[in-house]
Amino acid sequence: MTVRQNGVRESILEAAKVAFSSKSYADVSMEDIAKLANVKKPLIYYYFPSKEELFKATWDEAFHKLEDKVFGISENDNKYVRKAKAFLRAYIDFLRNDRQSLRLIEREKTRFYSETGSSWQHIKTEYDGFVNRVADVLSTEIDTDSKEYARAITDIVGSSALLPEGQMSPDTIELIIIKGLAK
Amino acid sequence: MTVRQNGVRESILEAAKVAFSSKSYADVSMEDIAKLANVKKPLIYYYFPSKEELFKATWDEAFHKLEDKVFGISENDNKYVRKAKAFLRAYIDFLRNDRQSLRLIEREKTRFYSETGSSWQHIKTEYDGFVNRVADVLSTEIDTDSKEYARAITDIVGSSALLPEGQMSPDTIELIIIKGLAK
DNA sequence: ATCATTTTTTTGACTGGAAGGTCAAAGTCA
DNA sequence: TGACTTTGACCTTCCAGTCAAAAAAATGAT
Repeated sequence: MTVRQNGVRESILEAAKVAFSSKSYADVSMEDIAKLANVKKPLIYYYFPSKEELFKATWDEAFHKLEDKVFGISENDNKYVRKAKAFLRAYIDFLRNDRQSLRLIEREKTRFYSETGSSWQHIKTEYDGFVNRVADVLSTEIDTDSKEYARAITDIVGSSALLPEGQMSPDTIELIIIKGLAK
Repeated sequence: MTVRQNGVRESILEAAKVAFSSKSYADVSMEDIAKLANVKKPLIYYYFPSKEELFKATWDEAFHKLEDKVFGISENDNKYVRKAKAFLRAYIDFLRNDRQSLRLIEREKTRFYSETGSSWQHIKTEYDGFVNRVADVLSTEIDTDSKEYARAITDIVGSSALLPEGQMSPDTIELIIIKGLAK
Protein backbone atom coordinates (compact mmCIF):
# COMPACT_ATOMS: atom_id res chain seq x y z
CA MET A 1 0.00 0.00 0.00
CA THR A 2 1.13 3.46 -0.87
CA VAL A 3 1.34 5.32 2.40
CA ARG A 4 2.39 8.58 0.84
CA GLN A 5 0.02 10.29 -1.51
CA ASN A 6 -0.27 13.93 -2.29
CA GLY A 7 -3.60 14.23 -0.59
CA VAL A 8 -5.69 14.06 -3.73
CA ARG A 9 -8.39 12.14 -1.93
CA GLU A 10 -8.46 14.78 0.78
CA SER A 11 -8.70 17.66 -1.64
CA ILE A 12 -11.58 15.94 -3.39
CA LEU A 13 -13.34 15.54 -0.06
CA GLU A 14 -12.73 19.19 0.75
CA ALA A 15 -14.08 20.25 -2.64
CA ALA A 16 -17.12 18.05 -2.11
CA LYS A 17 -17.75 19.67 1.24
CA VAL A 18 -17.64 23.13 -0.26
CA ALA A 19 -19.95 22.09 -3.07
CA PHE A 20 -22.49 20.16 -1.01
CA SER A 21 -22.73 22.90 1.56
CA SER A 22 -23.68 25.56 -0.94
CA LYS A 23 -26.04 23.51 -3.09
CA SER A 24 -28.20 20.48 -2.48
CA TYR A 25 -27.09 17.00 -3.40
CA ALA A 26 -28.82 16.82 -6.75
CA ASP A 27 -27.69 20.30 -7.70
CA VAL A 28 -24.04 19.42 -7.30
CA SER A 29 -22.46 17.67 -10.25
CA MET A 30 -19.33 15.58 -10.24
CA GLU A 31 -17.98 18.11 -12.72
CA ASP A 32 -18.49 20.86 -10.15
CA ILE A 33 -16.52 18.95 -7.60
CA ALA A 34 -13.83 18.03 -10.07
CA LYS A 35 -13.34 21.67 -10.99
CA LEU A 36 -13.19 22.75 -7.37
CA ALA A 37 -10.57 20.12 -6.70
CA ASN A 38 -8.59 20.95 -9.83
CA VAL A 39 -8.97 17.45 -11.05
CA LYS A 40 -10.62 15.62 -13.93
CA LYS A 41 -13.89 13.89 -13.26
CA PRO A 42 -12.81 10.28 -13.76
CA LEU A 43 -10.20 10.73 -11.08
CA ILE A 44 -12.94 11.16 -8.52
CA TYR A 45 -14.20 7.74 -9.51
CA TYR A 46 -10.73 6.38 -8.88
CA TYR A 47 -11.04 7.38 -5.23
CA PHE A 48 -14.77 7.06 -4.70
CA PRO A 49 -17.03 4.47 -6.31
CA SER A 50 -19.99 6.81 -6.84
CA LYS A 51 -21.45 10.21 -6.13
CA GLU A 52 -23.48 8.69 -3.36
CA GLU A 53 -20.45 7.28 -1.59
CA LEU A 54 -18.56 10.51 -1.99
CA PHE A 55 -21.46 12.34 -0.43
CA LYS A 56 -21.61 9.94 2.49
CA ALA A 57 -17.91 10.29 3.15
CA THR A 58 -18.30 14.06 3.10
CA TRP A 59 -21.27 13.98 5.42
CA ASP A 60 -19.53 11.64 7.81
CA GLU A 61 -16.65 14.01 8.30
CA ALA A 62 -18.85 17.03 8.91
CA PHE A 63 -21.13 15.11 11.20
CA HIS A 64 -18.45 13.69 13.43
CA LYS A 65 -17.04 17.18 13.87
CA LEU A 66 -20.43 18.44 14.99
CA GLU A 67 -20.87 15.55 17.37
CA ASP A 68 -17.49 16.07 18.99
CA LYS A 69 -18.23 19.73 19.45
CA VAL A 70 -21.76 19.55 20.79
CA PHE A 71 -21.04 16.97 23.45
CA GLY A 72 -18.39 18.97 25.17
CA ILE A 73 -21.05 20.67 27.24
CA SER A 74 -21.08 21.71 30.88
CA GLU A 75 -24.10 20.76 32.96
CA ASN A 76 -26.42 23.32 34.52
CA ASP A 77 -29.86 24.10 35.91
CA ASN A 78 -33.24 24.98 34.46
CA LYS A 79 -36.44 27.09 34.18
CA TYR A 80 -38.21 27.96 30.99
CA VAL A 81 -39.62 30.59 28.68
CA ARG A 82 -43.39 30.86 28.57
CA LYS A 83 -43.49 32.97 25.50
CA ALA A 84 -41.27 30.63 23.60
CA LYS A 85 -43.65 27.90 24.63
CA ALA A 86 -46.59 29.68 23.08
CA PHE A 87 -44.63 30.06 19.92
CA LEU A 88 -43.56 26.46 19.93
CA ARG A 89 -47.11 25.38 20.56
CA ALA A 90 -48.32 27.13 17.46
CA TYR A 91 -45.38 25.81 15.53
CA ILE A 92 -46.05 22.28 16.61
CA ASP A 93 -49.73 22.60 16.00
CA PHE A 94 -48.97 23.56 12.47
CA LEU A 95 -46.54 20.68 12.29
CA ARG A 96 -49.26 18.30 13.28
CA ASN A 97 -51.84 19.62 10.89
CA ASP A 98 -49.74 20.32 7.87
CA ARG A 99 -46.51 18.46 8.15
CA GLN A 100 -46.13 18.44 4.40
CA SER A 101 -46.06 22.19 4.14
CA LEU A 102 -43.53 22.50 6.89
CA ARG A 103 -41.29 19.89 5.35
CA LEU A 104 -41.38 21.74 2.12
CA ILE A 105 -40.45 25.01 3.76
CA GLU A 106 -37.71 23.55 5.91
CA ARG A 107 -36.02 21.70 3.13
CA GLU A 108 -36.22 24.22 0.37
CA LYS A 109 -35.70 27.56 2.03
CA THR A 110 -32.01 27.21 1.35
CA ARG A 111 -32.74 27.37 -2.33
CA PHE A 112 -33.50 31.07 -2.08
CA TYR A 113 -29.98 31.86 -1.15
CA SER A 114 -28.21 29.75 -3.69
CA GLU A 115 -30.37 30.96 -6.56
CA THR A 116 -28.93 34.14 -7.98
CA GLY A 117 -31.79 35.09 -10.29
CA SER A 118 -33.61 38.25 -9.27
CA SER A 119 -36.88 36.43 -9.76
CA TRP A 120 -36.29 34.86 -6.36
CA GLN A 121 -35.96 38.21 -4.61
CA HIS A 122 -39.63 38.47 -3.71
CA ILE A 123 -39.90 35.13 -2.02
CA LYS A 124 -36.55 35.71 -0.33
CA THR A 125 -37.64 39.02 1.14
CA GLU A 126 -40.87 37.48 2.31
CA TYR A 127 -39.07 34.77 4.18
CA ASP A 128 -36.63 37.18 5.78
CA GLY A 129 -39.59 39.19 6.98
CA PHE A 130 -41.06 36.10 8.53
CA VAL A 131 -37.89 35.28 10.44
CA ASN A 132 -37.76 38.82 11.76
CA ARG A 133 -41.36 38.68 12.90
CA VAL A 134 -40.66 35.48 14.76
CA ALA A 135 -37.71 37.11 16.43
CA ASP A 136 -39.87 40.04 17.45
CA VAL A 137 -42.63 37.87 18.87
CA LEU A 138 -40.15 35.96 20.96
CA SER A 139 -38.23 38.97 22.21
CA THR A 140 -40.79 41.72 22.84
CA GLU A 141 -41.62 42.40 26.48
CA ILE A 142 -39.19 39.91 27.85
CA ASP A 143 -36.36 41.01 30.12
CA THR A 144 -33.09 41.74 28.42
CA ASP A 145 -31.27 38.49 29.04
CA SER A 146 -34.11 36.30 27.98
CA LYS A 147 -34.77 38.53 25.06
CA GLU A 148 -31.37 37.93 23.60
CA TYR A 149 -31.61 34.28 24.34
CA ALA A 150 -34.95 34.16 22.63
CA ARG A 151 -33.38 35.70 19.59
CA ALA A 152 -30.79 32.98 19.49
CA ILE A 153 -33.43 30.31 19.78
CA THR A 154 -35.40 32.01 17.08
CA ASP A 155 -32.43 32.06 14.84
CA ILE A 156 -31.87 28.39 15.26
CA VAL A 157 -35.46 27.27 15.21
CA GLY A 158 -36.40 29.54 12.37
CA SER A 159 -33.38 29.19 10.21
CA SER A 160 -30.48 27.51 11.89
CA ALA A 161 -27.29 27.40 9.91
CA LEU A 162 -29.27 27.90 6.78
CA LEU A 163 -29.52 31.64 6.88
CA PRO A 164 -27.09 33.62 4.80
CA GLU A 165 -24.18 35.20 6.65
CA GLY A 166 -25.72 38.65 6.59
CA GLN A 167 -28.94 37.71 8.32
CA MET A 168 -27.49 37.51 11.80
CA SER A 169 -23.80 36.89 12.02
CA PRO A 170 -22.45 34.07 14.16
CA ASP A 171 -20.43 36.68 16.02
CA THR A 172 -23.55 38.59 16.90
CA ILE A 173 -25.24 35.45 18.08
CA GLU A 174 -22.32 34.47 20.20
CA LEU A 175 -22.15 37.94 21.74
CA ILE A 176 -25.80 37.58 22.64
CA ILE A 177 -25.35 34.20 24.22
CA ILE A 178 -22.18 35.17 26.07
CA LYS A 179 -23.90 38.26 27.40
CA GLY A 180 -26.76 36.08 28.58
CA LEU A 181 -24.42 33.64 30.29
CA ALA A 182 -22.34 36.36 31.92
CA LYS A 183 -25.39 37.68 33.74
CA MET B 1 -62.54 35.01 -19.35
CA THR B 2 -63.59 31.55 -18.28
CA VAL B 3 -64.67 31.74 -14.69
CA ARG B 4 -65.43 28.07 -14.28
CA GLN B 5 -62.69 25.45 -14.51
CA ASN B 6 -62.58 21.99 -13.06
CA GLY B 7 -59.77 22.76 -10.64
CA VAL B 8 -57.02 21.22 -12.71
CA ARG B 9 -54.64 23.94 -11.67
CA GLU B 10 -55.45 23.24 -8.04
CA SER B 11 -54.89 19.51 -8.33
CA ILE B 12 -51.54 20.15 -9.98
CA LEU B 13 -50.57 22.42 -7.09
CA GLU B 14 -51.67 19.78 -4.62
CA ALA B 15 -49.64 17.12 -6.40
CA ALA B 16 -46.62 19.44 -6.46
CA LYS B 17 -46.93 19.97 -2.73
CA VAL B 18 -46.96 16.26 -2.08
CA ALA B 19 -43.98 15.73 -4.35
CA PHE B 20 -41.83 18.62 -3.16
CA SER B 21 -42.43 17.77 0.46
CA SER B 22 -41.14 14.25 0.12
CA LYS B 23 -38.19 14.91 -2.16
CA SER B 24 -36.00 17.91 -2.81
CA TYR B 25 -36.58 20.24 -5.73
CA ALA B 26 -34.08 18.66 -8.08
CA ASP B 27 -35.24 15.17 -7.21
CA VAL B 28 -38.79 15.88 -8.25
CA SER B 29 -39.50 15.63 -11.96
CA MET B 30 -42.38 17.19 -13.81
CA GLU B 31 -43.32 13.64 -14.74
CA ASP B 32 -43.65 12.77 -11.05
CA ILE B 33 -46.01 15.64 -10.51
CA ALA B 34 -47.97 14.88 -13.64
CA LYS B 35 -48.52 11.30 -12.52
CA LEU B 36 -49.61 12.38 -9.04
CA ALA B 37 -52.09 14.78 -10.58
CA ASN B 38 -53.37 12.23 -13.12
CA VAL B 39 -52.41 14.50 -15.93
CA LYS B 40 -49.95 14.54 -18.82
CA LYS B 41 -46.79 16.54 -18.44
CA PRO B 42 -47.41 19.22 -21.07
CA LEU B 43 -50.60 20.17 -19.31
CA ILE B 44 -48.61 21.38 -16.39
CA TYR B 45 -46.86 23.77 -18.74
CA TYR B 46 -50.24 25.00 -19.83
CA TYR B 47 -50.91 26.22 -16.29
CA PHE B 48 -47.41 27.03 -15.12
CA PRO B 49 -44.64 28.47 -17.28
CA SER B 50 -41.83 26.41 -15.71
CA LYS B 51 -40.85 24.05 -12.93
CA GLU B 52 -39.43 26.98 -11.04
CA GLU B 53 -42.66 28.93 -11.14
CA LEU B 54 -44.66 25.88 -10.14
CA PHE B 55 -42.37 25.39 -7.18
CA LYS B 56 -42.72 29.01 -6.13
CA ALA B 57 -46.48 28.83 -6.31
CA THR B 58 -46.40 25.69 -4.18
CA TRP B 59 -44.07 27.22 -1.64
CA ASP B 60 -46.14 30.37 -1.44
CA GLU B 61 -49.23 28.47 -0.45
CA ALA B 62 -47.49 26.42 2.22
CA PHE B 63 -45.68 29.42 3.56
CA HIS B 64 -48.70 31.65 3.93
CA LYS B 65 -50.44 28.91 5.83
CA LEU B 66 -47.53 28.68 8.25
CA GLU B 67 -47.45 32.41 8.69
CA ASP B 68 -51.13 32.64 9.46
CA LYS B 69 -50.82 29.89 12.01
CA VAL B 70 -47.71 31.02 13.83
CA PHE B 71 -48.84 34.58 14.37
CA GLY B 72 -51.96 33.65 16.25
CA ILE B 73 -49.97 33.56 19.47
CA SER B 74 -50.87 34.67 22.99
CA GLU B 75 -48.37 36.80 24.85
CA ASN B 76 -46.65 35.67 28.05
CA ASP B 77 -43.75 36.08 30.42
CA ASN B 78 -40.18 34.81 30.58
CA LYS B 79 -37.14 33.20 32.29
CA TYR B 80 -34.68 30.86 30.63
CA VAL B 81 -32.97 27.50 30.55
CA ARG B 82 -29.32 27.46 31.51
CA LYS B 83 -28.70 24.03 30.20
CA ALA B 84 -30.22 24.80 26.87
CA LYS B 85 -27.96 27.81 26.79
CA ALA B 86 -24.89 25.67 27.18
CA PHE B 87 -26.07 23.50 24.39
CA LEU B 88 -26.85 26.42 22.18
CA ARG B 89 -23.48 27.91 22.93
CA ALA B 90 -21.72 24.83 21.67
CA TYR B 91 -24.01 24.68 18.72
CA ILE B 92 -23.38 28.26 17.81
CA ASP B 93 -19.68 27.92 18.36
CA PHE B 94 -19.66 25.13 15.86
CA LEU B 95 -21.79 27.23 13.58
CA ARG B 96 -19.22 30.00 13.71
CA ASN B 97 -16.27 27.78 13.12
CA ASP B 98 -17.63 25.38 10.58
CA ARG B 99 -20.71 26.83 9.05
CA GLN B 100 -20.17 24.76 5.96
CA SER B 101 -20.42 21.47 7.78
CA LEU B 102 -23.56 22.52 9.56
CA ARG B 103 -25.19 23.68 6.37
CA LEU B 104 -24.44 20.36 4.82
CA ILE B 105 -25.96 18.46 7.72
CA GLU B 106 -29.03 20.63 8.00
CA ARG B 107 -29.86 20.53 4.35
CA GLU B 108 -29.17 16.92 3.57
CA LYS B 109 -30.32 15.02 6.61
CA THR B 110 -33.71 14.67 4.99
CA ARG B 111 -32.15 12.59 2.29
CA PHE B 112 -31.72 9.71 4.73
CA TYR B 113 -35.39 9.25 5.05
CA SER B 114 -36.35 9.49 1.42
CA GLU B 115 -33.65 7.09 0.29
CA THR B 116 -34.92 3.57 0.58
CA GLY B 117 -31.65 1.73 -0.08
CA SER B 118 -30.35 -0.20 2.90
CA SER B 119 -26.94 1.29 2.29
CA TRP B 120 -28.22 4.41 4.02
CA GLN B 121 -29.18 2.57 7.18
CA HIS B 122 -25.88 3.11 8.92
CA ILE B 123 -25.80 6.86 8.50
CA LYS B 124 -29.49 7.04 9.37
CA THR B 125 -29.00 5.18 12.64
CA GLU B 126 -26.06 7.36 13.48
CA TYR B 127 -28.06 10.49 13.05
CA ASP B 128 -30.99 9.19 15.07
CA GLY B 129 -28.56 8.41 17.85
CA PHE B 130 -27.30 11.93 17.73
CA VAL B 131 -30.76 13.42 18.05
CA ASN B 132 -31.45 11.20 21.04
CA ARG B 133 -28.23 12.21 22.73
CA VAL B 134 -29.11 15.84 22.29
CA ALA B 135 -32.50 15.20 23.82
CA ASP B 136 -30.83 13.47 26.77
CA VAL B 137 -28.35 16.24 27.36
CA LEU B 138 -31.11 18.82 27.41
CA SER B 139 -33.49 16.87 29.61
CA THR B 140 -31.38 15.07 32.22
CA GLU B 141 -31.52 16.53 35.69
CA ILE B 142 -34.02 19.19 34.83
CA ASP B 143 -37.40 19.32 36.55
CA THR B 144 -40.19 17.52 34.76
CA ASP B 145 -41.85 20.43 33.02
CA SER B 146 -38.66 21.88 31.68
CA LYS B 147 -37.50 18.45 30.74
CA GLU B 148 -40.38 17.90 28.40
CA TYR B 149 -40.07 21.39 27.07
CA ALA B 150 -36.41 20.78 26.43
CA ARG B 151 -37.30 17.72 24.46
CA ALA B 152 -39.61 19.71 22.30
CA ILE B 153 -36.94 22.29 21.68
CA THR B 154 -34.51 19.55 20.90
CA ASP B 155 -36.84 18.02 18.44
CA ILE B 156 -37.29 21.25 16.63
CA VAL B 157 -33.71 22.43 16.81
CA GLY B 158 -32.29 19.07 15.95
CA SER B 159 -34.71 17.93 13.37
CA SER B 160 -37.82 20.05 13.16
CA ALA B 161 -40.42 18.82 10.74
CA LEU B 162 -37.80 16.85 8.94
CA LEU B 163 -37.87 13.78 11.09
CA PRO B 164 -39.93 10.84 9.92
CA GLU B 165 -43.29 10.34 11.57
CA GLY B 166 -42.04 7.53 13.77
CA GLN B 167 -39.24 9.45 15.38
CA MET B 168 -41.44 11.47 17.70
CA SER B 169 -45.00 11.90 16.63
CA PRO B 170 -46.57 15.34 16.47
CA ASP B 171 -49.17 14.05 18.91
CA THR B 172 -46.51 13.13 21.40
CA ILE B 173 -44.89 16.49 21.04
CA GLU B 174 -48.14 18.29 21.53
CA LEU B 175 -48.93 16.24 24.58
CA ILE B 176 -45.60 17.23 26.02
CA ILE B 177 -46.12 20.90 25.34
CA ILE B 178 -49.68 20.92 26.59
CA LYS B 179 -48.61 19.17 29.76
CA GLY B 180 -45.90 21.77 30.23
CA LEU B 181 -48.34 24.60 29.74
CA ALA B 182 -50.98 23.12 32.01
CA LYS B 183 -48.58 23.12 34.96
C1' DA C 1 -82.29 22.61 -31.38
C1' DT C 2 -78.36 21.97 -34.82
C1' DC C 3 -74.33 22.41 -36.86
C1' DA C 4 -70.27 25.16 -38.22
C1' DT C 5 -66.58 27.90 -36.29
C1' DT C 6 -63.67 29.55 -33.00
C1' DT C 7 -61.45 29.23 -28.49
C1' DT C 8 -59.76 26.65 -24.73
C1' DT C 9 -57.85 22.51 -22.85
C1' DT C 10 -55.26 18.22 -23.35
C1' DT C 11 -51.89 15.10 -25.24
C1' DG C 12 -48.23 12.22 -28.10
C1' DA C 13 -44.00 12.68 -30.02
C1' DC C 14 -39.86 14.88 -30.05
C1' DT C 15 -35.47 17.70 -28.90
C1' DG C 16 -31.40 19.42 -26.70
C1' DG C 17 -28.62 19.38 -23.05
C1' DA C 18 -26.83 17.93 -18.73
C1' DA C 19 -24.88 14.63 -15.78
C1' DG C 20 -23.43 9.93 -13.83
C1' DG C 21 -20.57 6.58 -15.00
C1' DT C 22 -17.12 3.63 -18.04
C1' DC C 23 -12.86 2.43 -20.32
C1' DA C 24 -8.85 2.06 -22.74
C1' DA C 25 -4.89 4.50 -23.20
C1' DA C 26 -1.44 7.68 -21.55
C1' DG C 27 1.54 9.43 -17.98
C1' DT C 28 4.28 8.85 -13.65
C1' DC C 29 7.15 6.75 -10.37
C1' DA C 30 9.96 2.88 -8.37
C1' DT D 1 9.17 -3.54 -16.53
C1' DG D 2 5.25 -3.22 -13.77
C1' DA D 3 2.17 -0.98 -10.42
C1' DC D 4 -0.28 3.14 -9.47
C1' DT D 5 -2.43 7.50 -11.00
C1' DT D 6 -4.62 10.53 -14.33
C1' DT D 7 -7.27 11.70 -18.35
C1' DG D 8 -9.91 12.24 -23.06
C1' DA D 9 -13.56 10.39 -25.40
C1' DC D 10 -17.65 8.25 -25.13
C1' DC D 11 -22.14 6.10 -23.68
C1' DT D 12 -26.54 6.16 -21.68
C1' DT D 13 -30.19 7.84 -19.22
C1' DC D 14 -33.04 11.24 -17.52
C1' DC D 15 -35.54 15.38 -17.76
C1' DA D 16 -37.14 20.33 -18.66
C1' DG D 17 -39.27 22.26 -22.13
C1' DT D 18 -41.55 22.59 -27.15
C1' DC D 19 -44.98 21.99 -30.67
C1' DA D 20 -48.30 20.66 -33.68
C1' DA D 21 -52.32 18.44 -33.61
C1' DA D 22 -56.36 16.18 -31.33
C1' DA D 23 -60.27 16.59 -28.16
C1' DA D 24 -63.68 19.32 -25.63
C1' DA D 25 -66.14 23.45 -24.69
C1' DA D 26 -68.02 27.60 -25.78
C1' DT D 27 -70.11 30.71 -29.29
C1' DG D 28 -73.35 32.01 -32.45
C1' DA D 29 -75.98 32.04 -36.79
C1' DT D 30 -79.90 29.89 -38.97
